[in-house]
Amino acid sequence: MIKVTLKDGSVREAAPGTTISELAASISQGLARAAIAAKVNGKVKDLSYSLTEDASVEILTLDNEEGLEVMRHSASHLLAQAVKNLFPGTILGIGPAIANGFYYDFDSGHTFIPEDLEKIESEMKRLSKQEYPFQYQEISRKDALAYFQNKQEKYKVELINDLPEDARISMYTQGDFTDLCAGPHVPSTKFIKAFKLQSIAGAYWRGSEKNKMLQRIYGLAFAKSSDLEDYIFKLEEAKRRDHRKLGLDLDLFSLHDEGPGFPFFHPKGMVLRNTLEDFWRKEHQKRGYVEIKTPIILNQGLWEQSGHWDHYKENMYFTVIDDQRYCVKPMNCPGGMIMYRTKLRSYRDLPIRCGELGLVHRHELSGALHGLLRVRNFTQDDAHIFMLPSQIKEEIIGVINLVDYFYHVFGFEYHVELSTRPEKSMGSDADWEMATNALKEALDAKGMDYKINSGDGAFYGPKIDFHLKDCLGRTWQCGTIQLDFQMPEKFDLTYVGEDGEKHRPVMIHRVVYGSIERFIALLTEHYAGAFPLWLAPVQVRILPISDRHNAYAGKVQTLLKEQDIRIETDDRREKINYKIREVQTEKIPFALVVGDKEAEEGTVAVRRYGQQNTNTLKLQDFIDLMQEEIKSKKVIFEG
RNA sequence: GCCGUUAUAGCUCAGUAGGUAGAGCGUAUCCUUGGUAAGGAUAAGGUCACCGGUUCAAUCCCGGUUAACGGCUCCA
Repeated sequence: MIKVTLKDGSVREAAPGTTISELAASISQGLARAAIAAKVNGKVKDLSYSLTEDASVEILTLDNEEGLEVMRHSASHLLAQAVKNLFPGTILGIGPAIANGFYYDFDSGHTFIPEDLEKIESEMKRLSKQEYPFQYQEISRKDALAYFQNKQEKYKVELINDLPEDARISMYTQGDFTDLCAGPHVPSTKFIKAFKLQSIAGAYWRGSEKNKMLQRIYGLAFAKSSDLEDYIFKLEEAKRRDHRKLGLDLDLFSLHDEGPGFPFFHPKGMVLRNTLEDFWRKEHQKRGYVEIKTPIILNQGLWEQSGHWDHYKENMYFTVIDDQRYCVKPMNCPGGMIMYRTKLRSYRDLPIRCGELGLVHRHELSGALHGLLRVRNFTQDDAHIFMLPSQIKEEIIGVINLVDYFYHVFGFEYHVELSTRPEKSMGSDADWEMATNALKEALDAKGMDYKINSGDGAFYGPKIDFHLKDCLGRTWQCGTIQLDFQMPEKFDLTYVGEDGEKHRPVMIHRVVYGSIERFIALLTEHYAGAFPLWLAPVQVRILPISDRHNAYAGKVQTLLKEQDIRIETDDRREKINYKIREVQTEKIPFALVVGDKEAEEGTVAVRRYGQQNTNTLKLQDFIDLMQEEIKSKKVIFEG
């Protein structure tokens, strides 16, 4: 007998060769019905898997994330089976499970159109009801190649050829459909019930633009249809937060055909920008930063010297001035280099923390543009820190703390990635290793969780990236810290050391917001447009009940304006209900209703955004409340 | 850049099986002076994205361009 340790810690004896489904049945009938796979010693296996030795086993159902993932993967096979039935001759790519669903890539002479999705979905439903078991089969490399070559599945053949020598090769069959697959899968197609095909998209084979573009069909899949409906509802709700919609509704910014990717900021959007910049300046001054401004256009020679010409040319814009070739800056660093060289630096001057809110232009691919999240010109809240090698770790930690402080103020949750050397890069392996290790050490010293993003560093150095989520859960890089040994070398930066000799400083490039534009987009989605008081473009709107209260409203407005409150008055001849409705739809934090009673008593009837109740306050009390809330940068989320 | 979809008033969208367009919201003017989410009337507002083609006639059909949207690639 073998010993099987279950999730609850209990131990059961079983005969060698007992399958997972037999084990599940021995635990309970219900579990046997719900079981779809199991984690055996941490690895997910089919129900048909036989236990041959002592093991810890966790039965997976559609109630666990891992169980769902198995089902979603099986759903992709079901999709492929349906497509093969309806569109014979379609060649298969790959079909994994993804968050909330699955996709499958197809190479087909037929171009899939949205109407096809309904047909395919019906076919999937039909196949699901057939309750085809997913049958596992191990196969030799030779037989696998022969099988898929015979079926003209060239992508599968390529995959098999790329498998390591000692790899086990397996196939799964449901009905008349067989796919190369490591598994595991649900026991039968009947477990795939709550799904919906979502969209069609192009996707390069193996993610490389050098390869053919296949047609990808995305689908959603959940344990039950109510979960699916909930998710679809949530997606719709999330779209209400979309910064592109809110940006229009709240009159923050606009984009036009005349300048794709070059956003126009409206007066209210400018308030956000300026408030973010004011906060940024204040916090940086506290931390020993100075601020500079370098030109947007600089001659081509500079960019050749910096390495951008060799490594970043495709993303740059160019111009000619008096027959000389110039570049529009895609980054601020070369300007910073020139600034550093304007005088002799002593080791006593270091670190120099030199900030710049710099407008950069980058030629992003047209298909990549996305509201304010991906634009062609944006303002980086940049800084270059020039330092002694001995100051590296401390400076990096200082920046990590700064980023963490900022994101905390806004109530953002973030995750961190460490991006390592890309293919197209400059410098020696030793420098790269040193730089990468320095970043790692700083992260470890802070005890931060991070994931390694291999080959995603800048061309001049590795980086720590801080990622924030948009309304649909897509993540965007905002803050970044990049350690650079190359730029100081290229520009022959020096400082005079204690020994009186010249030495090479080390440099950090870093941003906190990342780009003001992207950060505003994420803030808009984060707050669903209801900005905290300190950021709100309009903080207070006064709503006089009727004309005869305009004078008092004017008095209140003047008083609040003196306190630097962003305030306006709606003195149109509209009913108070109408004005209240507007102030709510515009998500203005405070509405002050003033009528006879208020004018007489010197009070205001305060209605806060999102709340129904009102609070009558003495004017001074309201001012105090505002100032306290602005000062604390309090975040109040919509319920 | 690549694949797919889309483009009608400031916004959200109808519409014409080819005969130059309509609603709601918003805007303007007038009436209404109203106490916490939409009072009423009237009016203005569109080369139906742009350039070609087919046709007696194109917003509609065809081709191209541009932009937006969903992805891929890329990235702050």
